Amino acid sequence: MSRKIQRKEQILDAALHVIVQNGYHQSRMDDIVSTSGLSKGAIYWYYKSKKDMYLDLVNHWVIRYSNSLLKLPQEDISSGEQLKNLFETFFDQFEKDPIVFKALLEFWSLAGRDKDFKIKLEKVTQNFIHYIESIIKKGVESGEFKQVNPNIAAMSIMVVIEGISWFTLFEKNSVSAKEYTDTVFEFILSGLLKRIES
Amino acid sequence: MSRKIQRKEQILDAALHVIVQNGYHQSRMDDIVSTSGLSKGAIYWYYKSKKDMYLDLVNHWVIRYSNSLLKLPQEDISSGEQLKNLFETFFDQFEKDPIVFKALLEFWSLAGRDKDFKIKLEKVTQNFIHYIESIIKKGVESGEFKQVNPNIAAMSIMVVIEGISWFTLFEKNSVSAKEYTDTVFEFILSGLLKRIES
DNA sequence: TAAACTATACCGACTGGTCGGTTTATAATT
DNA sequence: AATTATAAACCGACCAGTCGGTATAGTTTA
Repeated sequence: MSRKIQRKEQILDAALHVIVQNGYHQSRMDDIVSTSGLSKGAIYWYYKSKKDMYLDLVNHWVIRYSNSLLKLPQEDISSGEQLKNLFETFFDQFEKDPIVFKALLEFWSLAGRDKDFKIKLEKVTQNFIHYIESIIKKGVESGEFKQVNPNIAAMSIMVVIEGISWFTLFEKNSVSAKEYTDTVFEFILSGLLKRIES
Repeated sequence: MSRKIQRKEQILDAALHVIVQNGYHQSRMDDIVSTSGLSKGAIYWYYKSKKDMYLDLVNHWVIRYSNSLLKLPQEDISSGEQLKNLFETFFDQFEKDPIVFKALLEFWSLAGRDKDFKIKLEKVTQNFIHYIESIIKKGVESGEFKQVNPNIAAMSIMVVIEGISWFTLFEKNSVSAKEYTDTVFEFILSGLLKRIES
């Protein structure tokens, strides 16, 4: 790994922790300095501004998530199971790194006021929605799912998954986040699956 | 209405608009001055600090929402219909005043870092969850709903309703908040209702 | 006549970004 | 191999502006 990439990672790692602790506007470049162990000059050597740095932090995590989604099995399992995998992937991520979800909540909040952050997040969203849509479409075609509108269903599922973020705020045990994930997944699945006539 | 209450409303109305536009930390007391049409002295006459003012803004809306929930019919309709009313109430609120949802998103973000805001919002949440729980419990007792854990189900429903906030960010997207609300309500209902044996 | 303001100037703690200078890595030359 | 040259990487004191809050003197309202 080149020195440049290594340094950027060092900075972004500090940035993630600082933004989660203090929020975007309340995060100080001096916090990044002390957390990263680098000097101010070094940080401004790699990033031209605070905003530039945080935009790259979004990028950084988008790439990671995209990669972990691509690794999910796509064949030989039912669409329902594919959805289940999706939910579990995000819950695992939440358990392993709730900090990332907390940061995401902050970026969403920013997106409402800052065009650059909005554009960045819209790109993420679109990729993610297309992924869910493709699962649903397949399920509808195979007759596993009801005739639902894939886009609306995908959007709903995405928002429900984003909702995991809230459990960083209810700081009780992460078990409740698990129960939430399971519960809403059951809701969604029962809404998608065709009723079994008996 | 006393002059005091009237003035506070004037200030809080400005505060709501300013916080939605700029966010908490980026909102300036001088913005409140210009938006409210009052002087700085007047604002500091009624509120001892910026934070004091915004905490009262949360209060203000909590009271409004609590009142509108209490007005919902509780008897003579099924639990499923009560839930439907709940969803529709929030959707109507969203259509009438999306600004309030946007502000709520900001307050949630704040709650993650500020204890005072967190305490305020926890109170809101608890009231709201209890309300949903009572509907679900009744539905379970009457045999209309499956044997679900009312607390988890209520929590899930709350998070899903909060998710409406996201549609302040996707405005241009093809999916409307209405479609989202209807879709997730259908998901939830099908997950709650007992299967009809045929 | 006390409370509820207006208008304006001001304080001081705070912070993003800059810049002159120093060190380190790499390449070129002897 | 040793020396020199060049560019890249890095340091941190400092500056210029910002903003919550205060102060104060005067005016209006109930």
